[in-house]
Amino acid sequence: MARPPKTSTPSPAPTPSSATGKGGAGTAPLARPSRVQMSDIARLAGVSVSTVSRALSDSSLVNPETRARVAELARSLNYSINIGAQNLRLKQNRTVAVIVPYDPATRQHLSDPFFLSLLGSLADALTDRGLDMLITRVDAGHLDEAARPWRTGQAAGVVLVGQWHHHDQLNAMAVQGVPFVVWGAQLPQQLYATVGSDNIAGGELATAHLFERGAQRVLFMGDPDLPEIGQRQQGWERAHARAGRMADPTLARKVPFVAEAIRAEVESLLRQKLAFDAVFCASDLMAMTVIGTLRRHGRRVPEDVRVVGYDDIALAANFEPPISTVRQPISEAGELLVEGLLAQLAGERVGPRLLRTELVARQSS
Amino acid sequence: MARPPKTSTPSPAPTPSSATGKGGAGTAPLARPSRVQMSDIARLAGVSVSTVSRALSDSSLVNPETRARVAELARSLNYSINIGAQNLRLKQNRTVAVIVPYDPATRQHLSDPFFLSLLGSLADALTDRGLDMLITRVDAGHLDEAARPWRTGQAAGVVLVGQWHHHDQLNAMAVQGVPFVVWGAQLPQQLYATVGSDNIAGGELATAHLFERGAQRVLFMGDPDLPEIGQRQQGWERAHARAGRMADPTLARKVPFVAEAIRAEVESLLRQKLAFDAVFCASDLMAMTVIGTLRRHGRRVPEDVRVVGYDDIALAANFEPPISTVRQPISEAGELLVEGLLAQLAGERVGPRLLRTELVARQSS
DNA sequence: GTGAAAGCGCTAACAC
DNA sequence: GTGTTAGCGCTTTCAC
Repeated sequence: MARPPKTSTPSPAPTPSSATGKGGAGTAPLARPSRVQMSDIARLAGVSVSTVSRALSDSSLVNPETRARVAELARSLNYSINIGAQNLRLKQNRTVAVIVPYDPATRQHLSDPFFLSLLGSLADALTDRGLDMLITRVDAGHLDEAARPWRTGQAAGVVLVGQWHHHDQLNAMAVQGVPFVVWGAQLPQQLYATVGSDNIAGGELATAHLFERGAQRVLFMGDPDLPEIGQRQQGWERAHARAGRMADPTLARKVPFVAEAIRAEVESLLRQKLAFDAVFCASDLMAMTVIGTLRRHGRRVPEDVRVVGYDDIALAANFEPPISTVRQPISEAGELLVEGLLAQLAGERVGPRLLRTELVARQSS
Repeated sequence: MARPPKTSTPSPAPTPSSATGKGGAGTAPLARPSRVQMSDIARLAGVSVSTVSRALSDSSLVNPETRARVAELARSLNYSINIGAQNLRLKQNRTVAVIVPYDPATRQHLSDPFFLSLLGSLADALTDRGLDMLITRVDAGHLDEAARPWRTGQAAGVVLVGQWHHHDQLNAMAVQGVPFVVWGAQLPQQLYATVGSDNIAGGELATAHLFERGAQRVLFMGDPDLPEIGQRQQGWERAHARAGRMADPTLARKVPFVAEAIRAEVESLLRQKLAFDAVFCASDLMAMTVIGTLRRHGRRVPEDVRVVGYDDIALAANFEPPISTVRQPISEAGELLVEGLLAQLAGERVGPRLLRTELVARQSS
């Protein structure tokens, strides 16, 4: 018969052991200072634990007076129900895991304000529904690890945000019945649910806008290996086709989302004297670096080179010059991701969702 | 005798009910598709649950063959231990709650890249130690709600990031024995642990630097009601004292962290023809807006007005002009916050920790 | 080396 | 209206 070390006396919180010294907790299983629990309230109220449980859940079975007494006691003791135990018993779970893939090569933290906003939007959408948000970073090369919080029962489902290249791993997860939704591009043969903006339309919008403003040779800068970015490039191509122009392939520049690489690319283009009078950047952040670099080399924006970004992060409007960009409806994004996940948990089949993009013309173009 | 609705047959995952329709899960307790559990493995391996438990925890008690068989089975079934149940039994918890206070007035999401980076840094520090991160947004007016994840047993402790004015509520939490650490300023009569950069020194650094570059009238812009910002302003004052100058109080401009307000303030200053030849901004983001506004009104930076920011966010280096700023050592911040929390959980008393700031001189000054 | 059984903090029949 | 009891998925003593 198991008998875990139970101090039967109401043990008055473990005495802190002194000293200001640092750390040292190592990997020991995290203990926790004593917390109030139902049995404490039951004892103090002179009723059984079940009655406390009923009282706290506002069961009509329990005597109003008892209920009041219990409620008051709970409040004054700062008691909150132990969610883990409750979940175990009820087989429910109101936590959603949000997975942020990260590139182990660049060890790049989610540094783009766009993703920050997306997280904020998710936090809003989850909070509004009384759901908790567990954030986990996962090696982008092992996206299947995203299922972990679900398998361990920590979360009811998973939202995966950020770029990636692992279509197949995600399809496998879907087959295994893991409830999850991905922020990203809609791909062929996709067995899982995505939410994302219409990147092709967005790319076309940006490029067409540059043509309208008189641009002749529009550079595309971004890493098309990321599905979303690839689609923006497709939009760029499509705009050319629509305008009856040839999309010069040398104008499509593959660049990762790293400030140094972007600066280097722009400088190399200038050195090569490649002719261009506009740049469509795969993100606003990239546009900022591009504009900065161009100016440092004596090119004026927009007079010499028109620039359009993507995302419409808050900073875009306050940059000098204010950046023209393609807005992705972020707050809608969070809503749809959460909605999609809940629908799956309710047993529905969920298809991909495309968000409308919108061109915001400012002075950089 | 309770008998929760247990489908005794190994029920083959609930059949999805069809249709692409959206949402509808409402507030119903989130169910979860069936997951593998220990008893499944035990049955398949022909051993008892206890043996499986021991095998999976690499107990030396269990026969190597049995252990291998169980391990293989677990792997092939994608089994992961149910952490909730494990925690309940072990009375442990490896989740840390990270609380982001938010201003319900502006309904401002954590929009500053600095906080994003701080979250990233926390995520790194936690991940490195095998801790999970539960993110919760809390009304800045009710910081005592930050204790909730601890009281519910969801987290072993709490890290509170972001600005606030509720010293007293935090002291109360400390008295109640809630394990938590705050990112922020060290205040008098403080009963809780903080980690923060040395804002006074930082403010002094920035201001002294502007003096060195020849500035005569240095504006301070920020909201000193936030303790951290107040201390930066103190640093600004102290730099004046050190230089034997008078800090003209009209040069200290109280401005909230809202782009429109910042722009309006700058424009109002220009209209009033208040004389100033430098601005020390309480954040890089603010510096960007200030520079943009100044330029839009024909002032050159740094020729007419020198500007220094605070934080050294990634964008600062890539702005046009690159922004001089006071760097806060972010990755250290995450480490110290987590370390402080773990130390508390280990029963140690933890004092406030100050991080060294550093001036990064670039072209805006 | 393995299994039976008790219990982590909670909920919900069921009995009174 | 309230208490008793079993059990959510796990770990661990104790017995064999």
